[in-house]
Amino acid sequence: MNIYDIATLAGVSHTTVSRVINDKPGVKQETREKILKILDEQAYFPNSHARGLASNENKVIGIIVIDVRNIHHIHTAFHIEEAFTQYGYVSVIASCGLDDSKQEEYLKVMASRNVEGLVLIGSRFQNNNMKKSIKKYLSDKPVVIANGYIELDNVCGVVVNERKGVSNVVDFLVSKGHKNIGFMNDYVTYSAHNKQEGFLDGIRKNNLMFNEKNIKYIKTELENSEIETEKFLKENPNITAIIYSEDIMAVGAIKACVKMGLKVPEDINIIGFNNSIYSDISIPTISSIDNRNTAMGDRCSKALYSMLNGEKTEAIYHLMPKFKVKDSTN
Amino acid sequence: MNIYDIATLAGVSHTTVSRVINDKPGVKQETREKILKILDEQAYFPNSHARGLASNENKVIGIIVIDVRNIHHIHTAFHIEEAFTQYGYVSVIASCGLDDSKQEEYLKVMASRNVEGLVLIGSRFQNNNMKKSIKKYLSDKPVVIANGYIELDNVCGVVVNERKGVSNVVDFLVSKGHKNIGFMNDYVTYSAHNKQEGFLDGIRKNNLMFNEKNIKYIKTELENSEIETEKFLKENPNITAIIYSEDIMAVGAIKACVKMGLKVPEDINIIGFNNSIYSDISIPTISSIDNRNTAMGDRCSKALYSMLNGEKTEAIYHLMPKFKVKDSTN
DNA sequence: TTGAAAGCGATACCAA
DNA sequence: TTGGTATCGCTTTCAA
Repeated sequence: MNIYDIATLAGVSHTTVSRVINDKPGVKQETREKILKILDEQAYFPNSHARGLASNENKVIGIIVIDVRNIHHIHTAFHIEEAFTQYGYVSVIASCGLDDSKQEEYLKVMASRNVEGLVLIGSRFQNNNMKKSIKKYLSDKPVVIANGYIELDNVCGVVVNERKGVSNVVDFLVSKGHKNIGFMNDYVTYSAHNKQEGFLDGIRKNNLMFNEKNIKYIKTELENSEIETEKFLKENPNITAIIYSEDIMAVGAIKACVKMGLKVPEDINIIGFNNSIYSDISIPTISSIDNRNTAMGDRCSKALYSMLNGEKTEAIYHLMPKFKVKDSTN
Repeated sequence: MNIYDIATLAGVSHTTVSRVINDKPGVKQETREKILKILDEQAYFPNSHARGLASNENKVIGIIVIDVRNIHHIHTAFHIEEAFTQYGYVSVIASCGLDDSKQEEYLKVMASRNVEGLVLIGSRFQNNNMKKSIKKYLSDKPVVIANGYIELDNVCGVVVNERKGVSNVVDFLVSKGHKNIGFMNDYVTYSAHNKQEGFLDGIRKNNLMFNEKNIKYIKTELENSEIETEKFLKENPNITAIIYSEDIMAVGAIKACVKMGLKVPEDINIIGFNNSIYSDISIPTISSIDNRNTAMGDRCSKALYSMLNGEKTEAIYHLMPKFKVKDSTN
């Protein structure tokens, strides 16, 4: 069932049918109604390929998520998807995993699918290869990076100031009398780097003694974090507070503490990052740095939509994280 | 940059270029290499609309998720997306939310995007409206329902036997000496219905006394579950075990128990459903019915892929849930 | 208010 | 081994 079939049924030309489908003026009310009726009866909808080919727009955006397992990323993705559904777009979502070499490949896939715009979710996308790939495959399409930025005319970044978020927490802990603070970070992403810089800022600003051993890199995993935290606490018995770069790691820490007979927050303070449901599930609930998930989704959606409509946007939008005090700090 | 531009640059016809792009025989090695080189230099990729229009296939599948907040659904969705990426497909993912009236609308969107196949994730899709909509908009495309089934030639269902899963848990509890067992269910989806039937099966099979008050409907929410569980336990002080239809509700139960000074599992057993990370985060970890998330994703992917290739599949695939005993049961 | 015809960028058949 | 041409289903001018 195509536009010609409809035209035949209605006894008009396909041009007229096209006008009706696209709500364009220049059709007699009577004719319009007749065609609308047939359209409905036949459950007709236009072929999106023909449409895309003829009009060169297809109302599709791409969303690439770097890590499926990160509920925080997934939620941002779905938030954006929801917003764009409102705008009449559909979203092609792909998860490229942690393998760096796949980034270019996925960008190519998106480009070849003629997406009108793209959102990349995760700080890992902030790298030089990505810059090259965007230049090569998507130089004329708007791209928004959630939690990262690349200096290109068609790219806009929305970043959470994670560095400040962590350094503020160090301030908070110091104000509560903590002097020996640990930091457990996940492996090197741009985001992890920022968090660590924030930790060091806090140490310096508050004139705390810095000990290399107070920083430890671990995998972003519940079980692993439990094991590593136990080791860490045994090696550093004087530590009274630990900041984690992800909530799930902080949950592992709570488990380690329970196992070791340490009370949280009486014996040790635990701080997470993301203010996710994980931090609420934990007993005690975990004080956590809220990275403004919803605001991030909003900002990304709005930025991309503006760009799609040819409006100017900032090169970078900044969001300030908020420290949510719960039961794992005193 | 289109196929004609490439042809001009290579000094051949666009037909030859098309042959090279599609890896078809009948091109001299030398010519092929020359064209490949130009293709690469120009970072050319074919216009997907033109391709879709001409060949009538576009390697796009649709995935509709009913509830974004359910990590279990999201993971199944991403699992399928991953599998289909391997097959060279992209996935258009949409979350239609809990609003029933939107189901038809989303189906229409997918149809109008000419998806080659569709996966619906969630038992809520198993209803008559959906059946009508599929008939109307997607009668010729393969549809797979995760955790549901609709009797139509082009629809295949993959269901987890949740009923058996719950009734098995009742058996387990009875074998441990429990006689007064509660069941807290979320609101009426087909899935919730099945779980409840399973609970009743278990009660009957084990000749337990049935009391209407032992079943309670609550919202699938952490905080709400905590509140409702506390009420429930006060109203039914003789209960020694409660089964929840979702892990997150069971987590709320643990919180309620802690608050009330009840020890888990000494004073009361708590059982969740989904065997999600929530049940592992909790202290104690929650014994939970594993609904075979990964297997579900696999089965759905394979079923859809088979149907796309014109192969026959079962009308329904069954998966058996597995009870994972952890620390919240004795 | 309507319609004819060109064009979008591929694929695929048939001829050379 | 190549190329010409029709075709997919729509949008968009231009003319009537």
